Amino acid sequence: MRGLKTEDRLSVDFFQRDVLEVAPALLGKQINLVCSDNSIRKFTINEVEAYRGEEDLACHASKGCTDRTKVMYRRGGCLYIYLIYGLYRMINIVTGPEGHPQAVLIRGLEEVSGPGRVSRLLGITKDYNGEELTLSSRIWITNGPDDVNYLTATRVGVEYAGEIWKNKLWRFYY
DNA sequence: TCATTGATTTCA
DNA sequence: GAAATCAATGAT
Repeated sequence: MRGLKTEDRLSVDFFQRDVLEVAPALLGKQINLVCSDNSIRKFTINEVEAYRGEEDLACHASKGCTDRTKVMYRRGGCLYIYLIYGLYRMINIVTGPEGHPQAVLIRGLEEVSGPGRVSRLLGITKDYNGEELTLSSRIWITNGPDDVNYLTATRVGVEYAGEIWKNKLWRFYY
């Protein structure tokens, strides 16, 4: 019997929606990563955060389009990778249409908790910055086996962003 | 060119 | 509670 098409790579249509739609929709989806030995490993996303537009003071794009943030202004579907605290690389998935800076931070997988540990486990470095998940031959996203019920919470580490933005329930997890 | 600052993790 | 550690950003 033919099952659900769980192995299909997510396409541009999925990522071009608003970040507040895409972020919870990514829960339960799987990151497919080609390792150095050519095998494909799958990691299931279970915690994410949404960063949305120049007006969101917690979003790096609140500083405008700079060398660092320009990838967030691209069409949804590519990666935004940056170094934080000189130690950890954060993995973000750009969403929305071109010119609308948004991204989803991958905070946790079923295999590991914490955004810094996620990138360490996956071996993601800055040369993945701008990588197109819809085209890449080394990393892409596929549907998980099930839809997921999720909870929301405030984002982590954004106390500086002011009352309005630090209190947004833009963290999604299960 | 110089100083400040983090979407964090880890250890005490 | 505090250290580790550095590129981007903004001020000088």
